Amino acid sequence: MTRRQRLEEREENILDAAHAVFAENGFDGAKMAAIARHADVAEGTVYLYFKNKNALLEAVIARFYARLTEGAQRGVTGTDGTFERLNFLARYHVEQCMAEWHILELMIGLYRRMQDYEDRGYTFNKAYVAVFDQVFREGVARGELRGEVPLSIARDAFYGALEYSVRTMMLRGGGKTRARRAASRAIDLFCHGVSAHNAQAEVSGDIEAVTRRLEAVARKLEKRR
Amino acid sequence: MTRRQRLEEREENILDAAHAVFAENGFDGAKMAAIARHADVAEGTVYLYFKNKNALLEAVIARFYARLTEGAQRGVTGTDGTFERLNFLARYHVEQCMAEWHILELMIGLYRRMQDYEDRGYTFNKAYVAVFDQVFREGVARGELRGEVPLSIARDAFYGALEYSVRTMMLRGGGKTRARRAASRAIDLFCHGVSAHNAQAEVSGDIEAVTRRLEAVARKLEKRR
DNA sequence: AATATAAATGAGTGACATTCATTTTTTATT
DNA sequence: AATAAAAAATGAATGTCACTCATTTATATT
Repeated sequence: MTRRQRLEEREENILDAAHAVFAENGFDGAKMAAIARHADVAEGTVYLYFKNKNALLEAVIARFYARLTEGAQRGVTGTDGTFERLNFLARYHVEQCMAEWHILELMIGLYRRMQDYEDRGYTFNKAYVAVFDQVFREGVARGELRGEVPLSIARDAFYGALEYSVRTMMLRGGGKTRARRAASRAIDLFCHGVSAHNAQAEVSGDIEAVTRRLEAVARKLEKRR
Repeated sequence: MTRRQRLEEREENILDAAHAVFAENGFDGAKMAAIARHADVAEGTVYLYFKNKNALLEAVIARFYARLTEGAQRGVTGTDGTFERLNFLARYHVEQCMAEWHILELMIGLYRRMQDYEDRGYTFNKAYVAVFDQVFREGVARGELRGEVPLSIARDAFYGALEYSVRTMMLRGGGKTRARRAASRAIDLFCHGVSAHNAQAEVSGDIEAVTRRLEAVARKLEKRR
């Protein structure tokens, strides 16, 4: 076994230990001594591999994200149709986050402690949401999604809604079935909105007239397809 | 001045001090010694009023929420129409959260540290979102909102999307104007969804939404020519 | 085998949250 | 007003950890 391999194996061991101890005890509750013990390593050794407790947590979360991203990408590739893909992404996200709820909690707490969001914590997130971005852009290109919705707004709405749903779910102690249903409903809402179709706001000025005229043009345009 | 008043004033002082020091330094960076100094009180005295650092943060956040709730309730009462109210709530939420971004960050971190969500941390949140719930229920009753969307899903989507938007905004360093626009777009999405099938500009005087829709139609026209 | 370099160790340090024996202030009683 | 009793306030002392660093141990190079 080469030196390089030995070092990498140790790093893995430490990460595994940290993952377990963090998940069990939360960030503050996790003692570096416990992590070192779990990894069969002296306390000082941990600091040879990771600058401090925060960096350790970051590494654990980065690994989590890498796996998450891989799974999302694979799933999307194996699914056809924009809405099916969105649905898959939502279910997948909810399932994974529920399964690794402790890690998710740690992640939420991490943001607060990081001074330099952009450089580090934001990057693993980026690779993950890129999967969504790709699906969304393709949906727009196919004319299935409204192109005038800014991507960043759509992305925030998608993941923001799901994350809150997961939180609610975990607090209420729902199982996988409930989670799946919640994800499904969240997607329905994401796609079609809350507005009832027949509802029309009252008309009280010039702008409304313009709007209705515009909608008439838009409808004609759609029919001509 | 009665005894009761003296004690309450001190508690207020300590809360003010804690608010300032937490906002400035974050949770870990805030030293109890500094908070005590700020409040003109001995270190031990703080512990006569609050069990520990966490309880202190909780109290600060509870006060923040109480004010937030009051403002939201007042604004909703002074606004007519479901969509106008949703729009107000979104803008208000985004503005307040951006103004007190530090507190929001602390709050996010708080969840992680609390063992007993339901009993404490979740309660102040509850009073706040009740304002949204009321607007939503009324919207359904009036036939303006789709009644088949579960309230908890709608609520999570609403606040989840906004919170992510605020976070994105803060990371990118946007100002009040950008925040307002983001809130507006988030609401448009919340109301009408991403699906192109039932795309429709909000008929409520939102010139931005109308403009965006117009541009979308124009783009389609160009392509088809 | 001798030397140089890289890794690992764990006792020690410092920073802080929290406690508690003591002091000060307030209230009640005569 | 004087005294006792109770309530508040104090800050030095304590304990817990994250993190460091002088030594020791393992590995590579000659």
